Formats: sequence, C-alpha cells, structure tokens
Amino acid sequence: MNESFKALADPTRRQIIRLLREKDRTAGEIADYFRMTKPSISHHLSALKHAGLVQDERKGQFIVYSLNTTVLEEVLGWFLELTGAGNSNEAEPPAAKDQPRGKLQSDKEEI
Amino acid sequence: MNESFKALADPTRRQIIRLLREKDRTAGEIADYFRMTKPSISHHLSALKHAGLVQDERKGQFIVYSLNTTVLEEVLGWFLELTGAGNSNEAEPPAAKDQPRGKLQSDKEEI
DNA sequence: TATATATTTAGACAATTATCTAAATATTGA
DNA sequence: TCAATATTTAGATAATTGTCTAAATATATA
Repeated sequence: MNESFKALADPTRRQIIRLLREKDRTAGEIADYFRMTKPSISHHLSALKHAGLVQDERKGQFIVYSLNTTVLEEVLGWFLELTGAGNSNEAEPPAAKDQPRGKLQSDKEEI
Repeated sequence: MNESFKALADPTRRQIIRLLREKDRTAGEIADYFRMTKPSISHHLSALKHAGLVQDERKGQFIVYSLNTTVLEEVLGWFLELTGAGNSNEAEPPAAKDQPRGKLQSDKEEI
C-alpha cells in the first residue's frame, strides 16, 4: 500500500495510469506521450509495477503494459474508509509518558 | 492536486490524517502518537497544510489541526473517475515524429 | 515581568528520487 | 547470422525529502 501511494505521488506515473485506463499499451507507446527519455519512462513503469499498479507482458519485440485495477481499488478503499459514511474507527491512544512516544509509524504496518 | 498526492505519499502523514479523521487535535497531541521529534511532526503538518489537506487554528497556547475533507474528497474523485463506471475519457494522441514527444507532463496541468 | 509550555523555524545531513547518457539484452526478419 | 527495433539496466548527478538538534516565537500564568 505504501508503495502504491509513493507511486501515485508522481504526475508522470499518474498520467501513465490514465493512459492505461483507456487500453493496454507498449512501453514505447507510453513513452511517446511524454517529453522524457525512454529510460526515464521505463523507470516510472518499473515503479508502477513494483507497486503492483500495472502488469507487463512481453509480446514479441514489445512489452505491453496493463492496469491492475485491483490494487488501484485497494487505494480507493483507503479513501472511502476515510471519507465514507461516518463510522467510528478509533486510533491507538497516546503512549505513556516514560516510553516517550506512541508506537505507530513502524514503517511495517499499513497506514 | 499534485501537492495532495505528494503529501499522501508518506505513511506518517497518512496516519496523521487518520488521527484527524476522528477529531481535531493539537500539534502536541498528534506528535505523541509518533516516535518522531515534534519538529519533524511540525514539518509533516506543514506539508499537509500546504496541500490543503488540513487546516490549523491557534487556540491560546495550542494550535489545533483539523481535516479538510473537501480536498480529501477531491483526491477520492480522482480515483473514482479512474476506477468508476466504465466511461470513456480519451487521452491526447501521441505527438508528431518531428516534435519528438507528447505534450503532457508539463508539471503545470493537473494529472 | 519572568518563567514555563507549545509550537515553529533554521540549518545540517543522509537517503531517496527523477532524470540523463551510454551500454546491454531480447526479438524479429533479411 | 547480422542489422534493426524495442526495451531495460547501469551509472552519474542534481534536486527533493525526512529527520535531527538548536534556536526562535507565541501564549499563559505566577
């Protein structure tokens, strides 16, 4: 989930997602939409893939990228849970004084 | 919008949003949930504020932070448009060969 | 007014990121 | 098998980010 949010933080990557929302495209086709070099786009595609937001499949000479809507919907779920119908989900109470601060932000648990 | 996505890319900031979803809290209360120093949390609050995701108001000695659900819903909208009912929204076609690449990714337009 | 409390600002530093060029790999087809 | 095309990997570099400590600012209260 954290990887997804990080991947979505870049405007180029968000635009790639929008392009793939229309239809599957090859790396080269995607690169043609941007003023960036192909290696840079390849790097962005790699970040999206690492986050699970896209998949790739070689088709002969080409590599075709497609959207993984499941992961995208997971992120959507995060927002729905937050903005959605006024349900109460309490957070952890503050940590005790002597053990300075709370125990969130462990980088492991999903936030 | 880009600032919102960037702000959401950090797990600490996402957790702050969840804390504020429950109720308004002072900077100190928020900081108590994390193992980070108060200046670091202040920095994160500043990023959230800059993105318009939270607001602050001084109350005497304290500064109370609250969620701006409007901006949060804008981001939610981005996902809904993407994942939602199968409407077709076409992207710009690829740029011509001689003017090397597309004209997206101008960093100005919202993506 | 002096001191304590709450919070931010400033400045430093290490880690991460976005981008580039050059080179490597994979596939196709002559 | 060789050359062309599609894409990625490697390595470099500048910019951005997340964190810290120390200092500054704002408010409350004795």
